[in-house]
Amino acid sequence: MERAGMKYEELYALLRRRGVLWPTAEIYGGAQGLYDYGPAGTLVKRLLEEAWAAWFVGLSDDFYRIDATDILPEAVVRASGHLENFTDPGVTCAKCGNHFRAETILEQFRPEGVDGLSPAQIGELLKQYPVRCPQCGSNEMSVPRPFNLMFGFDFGAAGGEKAYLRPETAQSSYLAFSRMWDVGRRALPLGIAVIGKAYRNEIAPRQVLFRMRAFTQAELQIFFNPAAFPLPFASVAEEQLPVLRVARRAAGEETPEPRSARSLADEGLPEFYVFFLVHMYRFFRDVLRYPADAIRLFEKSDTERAFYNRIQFDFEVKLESLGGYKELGAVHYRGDYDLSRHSAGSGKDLSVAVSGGERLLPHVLETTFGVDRNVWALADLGLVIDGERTVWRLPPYLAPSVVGVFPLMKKEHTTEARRWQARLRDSGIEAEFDSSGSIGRRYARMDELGVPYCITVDRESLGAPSLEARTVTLRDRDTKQQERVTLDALIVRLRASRVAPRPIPLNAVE
RNA sequence: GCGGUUGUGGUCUAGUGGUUAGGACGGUAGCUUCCCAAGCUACCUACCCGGGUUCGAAUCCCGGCAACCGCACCA
Repeated sequence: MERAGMKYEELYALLRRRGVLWPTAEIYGGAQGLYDYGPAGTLVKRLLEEAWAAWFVGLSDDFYRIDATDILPEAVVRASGHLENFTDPGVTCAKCGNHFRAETILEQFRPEGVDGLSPAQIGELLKQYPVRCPQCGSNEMSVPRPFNLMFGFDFGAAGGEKAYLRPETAQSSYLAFSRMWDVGRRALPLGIAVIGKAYRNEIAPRQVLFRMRAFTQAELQIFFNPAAFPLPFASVAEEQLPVLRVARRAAGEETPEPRSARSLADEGLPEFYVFFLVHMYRFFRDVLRYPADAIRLFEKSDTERAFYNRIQFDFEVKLESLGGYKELGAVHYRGDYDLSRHSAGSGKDLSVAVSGGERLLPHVLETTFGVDRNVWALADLGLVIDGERTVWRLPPYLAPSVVGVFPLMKKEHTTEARRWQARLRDSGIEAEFDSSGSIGRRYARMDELGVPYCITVDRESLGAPSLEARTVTLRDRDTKQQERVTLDALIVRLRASRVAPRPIPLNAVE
């Protein structure tokens, strides 16, 4: 078997055909950057979210998952910095059509920047100075228009207030910090995780799940004392990470080099930061089962980093369908940026008491994970070609269904196969029944959907004297091997396969 | 957002002014078949949307929408 290595359009067609996802409002011609999940996609996505929560939230008894609204009042996004950073005025060249930030164009004439100026005022400046297009040299620069990447709207019936769809789920965790401090143990580190939708009005949505206007993030914000973040670093120190640091990038390198966690800490990265690099790396490699040689930890430079970050490594994975490395997650050290901004914005003191009666504004370490992008990556990396068959080698705990139930012969075995399906359902195991076409066709259908097991009722299944003695054949998706199993043995096997890996909790190690 | 290319069943496609819009794969049903997309039969499903030109438009023109590629953007 070899990796299918499907090209973009082929993979997208497969996902549409199998009911994984499709464009929103497809009958109206679609809408840029919006996609809906079908039955299979909904299940995979949900299981992926659960696996993420088991791995990240399950890391500590003091990490909690909350569910928060998508809508943020204007005061929140003003304090967070998203309002100013999301509304950079843009300028378009009338000749070559290229788009630039007004700040860039006016830089040499107006070093103090353009913050706080209205588009009309910037338009005046463009006329006032001899500005030229950096691309083609033309002097026909258009009147600027707001360049807003947040969806904003009137809030309240009177329409006097504004609100925004959250541009990242992280904000919901910051808003919850104060309340969660009281709900939890009043101790650091405290983790607050949110899985939910975030929204960005992207200029040019592309590549389906990679640049969406409404997308699902799974983010864990860990609030901690930078002077004391107890972690079992020794337990991860020898892990080798495929890293591409800024210095090597500057030398033109694009491939990562194996680096031990310890050596990264020796270079000055905080141990707590490296610890979570390892944690996320293991999630990609061991839980999602991405090939280790496709993963790259890509350090972002000063100029590339998001405005709130001090340290940022993107987790990139090489995807055949998209022709290169794509960001699927990241670990961000955000310092005390967020809580200090929200302290100032809300007027509420968000510092907490730590040992010795001292007060401290906690720092934030963020792990962020793009759920939709990873659904795509699971398909890209998991699909293999075996002769005529296309097999989606999803980990069983991420598969849309765990087992298919077939009669070997439609006429003779359908009734009994239906009974097996009902027995599995009674045990809480959803089973897909299929009797159409030949047995090989049914196996193939399940293979393409990533269903890891199929059972088949045959002549021998009907012959047994008691239910306990009754058996079916159990067929493994990846090996195509079959064995005869009883109902009890089957239930045990299927249940075990549905459990996603969990980490050793930090509290247990202390 | 700019430029280029493109839009025919679920998927891949033939058709370039008048076709019963053809094929393959797929799906459904039946027959057959005791285990990996077999075979036979029947059936199912399409010209992105809106205008215009024309006796007549899937085909030509305009507008819209969407997708792909390149550029830009990606906080």
